[in-house]
Amino acid sequence: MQSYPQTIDGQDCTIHFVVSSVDRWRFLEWVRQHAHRPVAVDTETTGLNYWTDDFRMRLVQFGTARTVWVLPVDRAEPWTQDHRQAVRDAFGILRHLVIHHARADVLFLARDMGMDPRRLWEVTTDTRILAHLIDPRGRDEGGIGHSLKALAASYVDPNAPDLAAELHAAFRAAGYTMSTGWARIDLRHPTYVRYSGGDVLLTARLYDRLAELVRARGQQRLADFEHTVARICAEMENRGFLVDVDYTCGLVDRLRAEEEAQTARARLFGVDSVHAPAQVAAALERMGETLTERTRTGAAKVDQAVLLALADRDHRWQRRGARDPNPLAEAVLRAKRAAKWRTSYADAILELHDAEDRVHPGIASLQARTARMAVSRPPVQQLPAGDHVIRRCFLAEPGHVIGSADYQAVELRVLAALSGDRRMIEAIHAGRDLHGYTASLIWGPEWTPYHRKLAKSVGFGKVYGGGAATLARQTGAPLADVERAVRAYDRVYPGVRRFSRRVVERARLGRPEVETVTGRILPVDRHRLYAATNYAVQSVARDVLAQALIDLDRKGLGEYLRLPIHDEIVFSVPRDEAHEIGREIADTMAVPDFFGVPLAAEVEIGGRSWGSLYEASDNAAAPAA
DNA sequence: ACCTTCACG
DNA sequence: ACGTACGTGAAGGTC
Repeated sequence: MQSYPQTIDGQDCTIHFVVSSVDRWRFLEWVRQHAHRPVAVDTETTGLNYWTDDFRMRLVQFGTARTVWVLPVDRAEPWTQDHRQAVRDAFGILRHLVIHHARADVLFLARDMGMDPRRLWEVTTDTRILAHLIDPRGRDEGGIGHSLKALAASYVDPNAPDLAAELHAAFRAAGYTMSTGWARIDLRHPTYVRYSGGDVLLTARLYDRLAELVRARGQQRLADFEHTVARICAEMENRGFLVDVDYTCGLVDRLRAEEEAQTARARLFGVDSVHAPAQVAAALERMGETLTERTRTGAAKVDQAVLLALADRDHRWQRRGARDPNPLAEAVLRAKRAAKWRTSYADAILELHDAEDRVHPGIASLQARTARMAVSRPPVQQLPAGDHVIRRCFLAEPGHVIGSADYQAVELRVLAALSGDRRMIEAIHAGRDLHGYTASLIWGPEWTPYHRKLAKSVGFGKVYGGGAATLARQTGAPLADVERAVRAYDRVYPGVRRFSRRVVERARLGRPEVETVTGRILPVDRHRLYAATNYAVQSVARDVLAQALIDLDRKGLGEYLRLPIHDEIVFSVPRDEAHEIGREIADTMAVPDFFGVPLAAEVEIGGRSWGSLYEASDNAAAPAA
């Protein structure tokens, strides 16, 4: 057996690499001794795309704060067969696993080793979840971030050796690149083995620190909740979303043609790249346009809002008739939209689908500071909603249709519940159109759709913490109107104002954080204390959706779920029972009495493709091609 | 690495 | 004293 010494936090540790049958026997003996203790686990693989045929698990590591066992399990190497069985045996014996970012390793183990993911989740503590509960901030927001390296440097040992750098050097020395190294480096390479073992030592130690902190903060139940949510989201991800590959190929061609045609038009005005803001700005100024808006760094701003105004279009791309449209602005807008839609969505779908025509968008169930979920590769939470062409790429299962269930104005209702504002709560109970009602309170019975829109914006402004000036800029309404509406809003909903002030004042006078009714403690930046109200509301709305996922799973509806989208759940259900199951999903999501406020959910049933829910209506944007 | 832009709730 | 829009993922360009 090959063993490597390692020093962590001044303590001597050992990393064993399992080679012989005697090694395996010693490893399994160790596993039996640790059956009821927390054992950290990590895996190394050829890559991240676990759904591809060439995906392989390469190493599996088990360990504690002092000792690690590394087992080679690459199925491309016949000599690892017995080691693979030993790994399965070990998982059968161990009753408490500790994994950093378990979503990935559980998916890998299920795919490559045929492990039962449900059983793994039942016995796993995810240190990334614990870390997020202690500090949800990413690295770029003044927090530690949630990578194992950063967390270990902060909680375990700031001077732990940087084995990643050493490993990358080993890749290069062996003639591999950063991307090929993971798949090709020799399983026995000392640096690879030490790197893989080191992560387990760090995970085990990180667990000891974080578990104590979570206990001390009384967040054990919240941690259990998040593990269940993570398991359900991982199952959704593994199930994947069926895509229409033929349609998507055709769409790529159409978008590319549009992009090329519009890029050629822009070139006539001296713009080589429509993606270079400085070029676009210079060309527009040569045409006699005056650019007044500036970016943060003082450059002329030529974003979509600026270009739409120059092209005489509103935010839905409809002609306004206020001026002669600038043809360059028009071309740049169209070229950029086609490029965006192709590269971020259509190309990504073709790049990422598996042999069964399914994509497996990575669902980060606990991501934002507010705990909101994030979805990537492809970013299916952010597909264009004003047009059906991109969502048309996604299909229900054969014989199924796509449905969607979403909460009605959930953040506003959560705000009403948390603030206890009596008038707002009564309006919700009475089933009133909340924004229209607000408009009537401010402007009287003569209120117009313009007033309703303003009231709606002010409602969002309240949740976000924005002021009248920002609201005026965002809505395009005169500042005087907005100021009046904001003042009136505070008058008609005094409870909302009181709640907001209380949350912000607490963060200002005490620790700079907000505690949610779901038991989360969210840090607030000292220079952005106003954001505290939004955190309290957005985070709780996220927890409402997460609880809905758990309830749906418990009712056996999990197999239908495709995606969570903040206040919405997208599903695929058998055509014949679509309305019944859709109704059941929406009913399950609904919360009849959330701190005195009903949270209602609406369901929509479409056709075979997701795009069917977005076809021609009053919100249709101009076609892309 | 940073900036700008753009897609969503 | 006042006001600050909230939260993401991804791509292309520039330095």
